[in-house]
Amino acid sequence: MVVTLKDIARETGKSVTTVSRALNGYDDVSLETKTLVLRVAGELGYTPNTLAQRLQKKRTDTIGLIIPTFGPRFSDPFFSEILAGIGNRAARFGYDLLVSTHAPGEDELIAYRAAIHSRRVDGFILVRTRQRDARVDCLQEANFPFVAFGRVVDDLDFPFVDEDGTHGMRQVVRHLVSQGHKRIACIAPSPELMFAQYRLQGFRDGLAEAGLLVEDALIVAGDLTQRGGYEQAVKLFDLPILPTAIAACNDLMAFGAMSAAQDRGLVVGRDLAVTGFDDIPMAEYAYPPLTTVHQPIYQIGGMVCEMLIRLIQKEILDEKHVLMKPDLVVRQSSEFSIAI
Amino acid sequence: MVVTLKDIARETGKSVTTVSRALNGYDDVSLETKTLVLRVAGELGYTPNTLAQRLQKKRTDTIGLIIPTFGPRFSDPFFSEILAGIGNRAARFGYDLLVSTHAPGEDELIAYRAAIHSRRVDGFILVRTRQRDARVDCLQEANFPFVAFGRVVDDLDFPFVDEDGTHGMRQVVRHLVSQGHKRIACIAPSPELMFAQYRLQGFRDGLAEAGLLVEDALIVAGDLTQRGGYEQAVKLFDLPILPTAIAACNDLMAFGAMSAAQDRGLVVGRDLAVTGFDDIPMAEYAYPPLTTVHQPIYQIGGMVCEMLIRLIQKEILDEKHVLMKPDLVVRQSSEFSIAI
DNA sequence: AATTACCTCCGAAACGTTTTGGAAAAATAT
DNA sequence: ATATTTTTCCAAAACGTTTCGGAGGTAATT
Repeated sequence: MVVTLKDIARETGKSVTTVSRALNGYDDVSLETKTLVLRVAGELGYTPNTLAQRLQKKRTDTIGLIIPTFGPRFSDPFFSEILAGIGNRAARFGYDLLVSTHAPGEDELIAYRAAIHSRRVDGFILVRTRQRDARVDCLQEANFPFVAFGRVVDDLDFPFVDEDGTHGMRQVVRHLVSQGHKRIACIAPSPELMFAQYRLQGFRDGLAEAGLLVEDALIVAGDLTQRGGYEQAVKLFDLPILPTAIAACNDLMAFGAMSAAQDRGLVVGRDLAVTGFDDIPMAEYAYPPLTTVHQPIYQIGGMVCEMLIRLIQKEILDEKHVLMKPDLVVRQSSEFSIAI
Repeated sequence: MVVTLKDIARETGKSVTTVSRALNGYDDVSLETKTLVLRVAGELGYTPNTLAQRLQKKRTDTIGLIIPTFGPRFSDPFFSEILAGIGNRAARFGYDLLVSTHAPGEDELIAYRAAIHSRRVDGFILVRTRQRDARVDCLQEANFPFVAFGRVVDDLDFPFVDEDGTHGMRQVVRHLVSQGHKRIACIAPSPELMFAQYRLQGFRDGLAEAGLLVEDALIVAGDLTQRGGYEQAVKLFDLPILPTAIAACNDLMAFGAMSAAQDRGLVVGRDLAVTGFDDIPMAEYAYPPLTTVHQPIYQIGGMVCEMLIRLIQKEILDEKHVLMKPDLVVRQSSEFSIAI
């Protein structure tokens, strides 16, 4: 019932070789047989068996993506968006996308190693790089193609795309300072995550630029979720002197912080400014709408994917390292001025 | 450099057959050779070539998921969560998960057909079923294993898991009625989507139960996004007599509706009640926190996945149709009583 | 002593492709 | 007429695994 090359060969009276070559457009097949083969293939409804092709070609035409999740209830819009970006681009190039989720750790590395070793994918896309990223070591060691979204702290030479989080966060602080804020807090994720470092650096830079002192008590670490943002904001509110602005390092934590403020009776956008980072779709519809930094995650996903495919196909990348400048988006959560 | 069975055979002086059978634990291999083979395999760092295995076994050990997306900026938390649920369960059973995204339509069907025909996956998981779902027809026609999250309008017999949206929405309406609301609007998604129908039915049932008249002008159709919710809410606000409550059929639209209300100067939870459906993580942290209906999407993903795997392995499903009863979660967005 | 059963093992075929290295026939050049 | 090139084709090998059917030897049964 499944049509193979052999069936077409039998039907046309040609050899399997010729049929294969005809279908693949080789020029050592006469026009006559080529059309014959094509016609019969069409009639019989032939579709090549991908597995057989892949086995023979020693390629899988598949790229792997292991999403690092913490809890099971993962729902960071960041991932859905980058997934769509990667997936659509991969499809355009005829590649499949193999997705799994894994909490960071030893198991995660095992998953990478297994996929590499059993030749299940041709390359990997790494997202959300970490400080000393074992995944990078693992892949480099195996000399396995990969492209990362994010940099690492060691100066390893691998292809990546990243957003300039430092720049983005500096914009945020500049904006807050221009509104008259002097006591600005920051909810940063674990410094283990690279992007946290860059964004935090931008925060410090921004303060320095404005001649403001960086106060350690005003920098707290959240876990990227709304809950984390909430908890950290509560901590900030317990300080003897409250900050007038909270710059969260991602939107979800910003929402948590707003929620905490509101529970405390503070009006965000009047008593307290809150900013985020990512500009997820929800940011625009939060109450009040959230000032944040826009990242073209979908596009970055596409770029990363295309770079990886080029790498797999041994093409030369015109740019091995791409740094995107994200844009500040000012909304009501920070739009008020403090009397100076 | 890649170790194959042949290498182990050479090294141990056994045949490829014996090596294979030893590794697969057949009992026609002496303990002695079995340990020898295992040891050598370990030393050489052998990992079977998945492609070759799959070709020979005529199974791909892969399940497919094509996420229906509308815009590129898709970031419905529903999908990330079900993805995690499916992915983790699949991994537990040793299955790979092949993911792609596709806008509903002809191209989407082509993608399904291609995947089936080229034997790339062993089965599909269908999410967000539609009224007359061409995907179901396509898969049934090809006699291809699949499990759906959601039902369809025709009484086709295929395995599915679904939440009882009617029940959920009835709870919502009951709750609103108990708060004294008499003029309740509904923002429903396109009736094309099955879950919209069930939820809308629950809305109608709830009103009927309370002896309230269903007013057509109070039922509007949104597109599941915040923007859609916003726009539809604006429409409702333009009615001569405003509703006192808006029951949106998903959380994102509820957020949009809250945002619209706030832009209009209405205080949600005092001037207007708003409810959602899904209980995405954001719901708890919205301002005000959103009354909604909790769905165990992660678990449903796992269930659907496991059902599919059983189906692929020709096991018998103990339950071919599963209907989950979702729970109402009351939060501040609806917690006020209207003077009766 | 002959028969049967069991334990180990293996060669060959199969899965469905692509690639290699010619070979035969036809066309062109000398 | 012969040598050379071009065109068109194909058998066989390869990719790495599993499975089928049987072979040889030893142990148990009659």
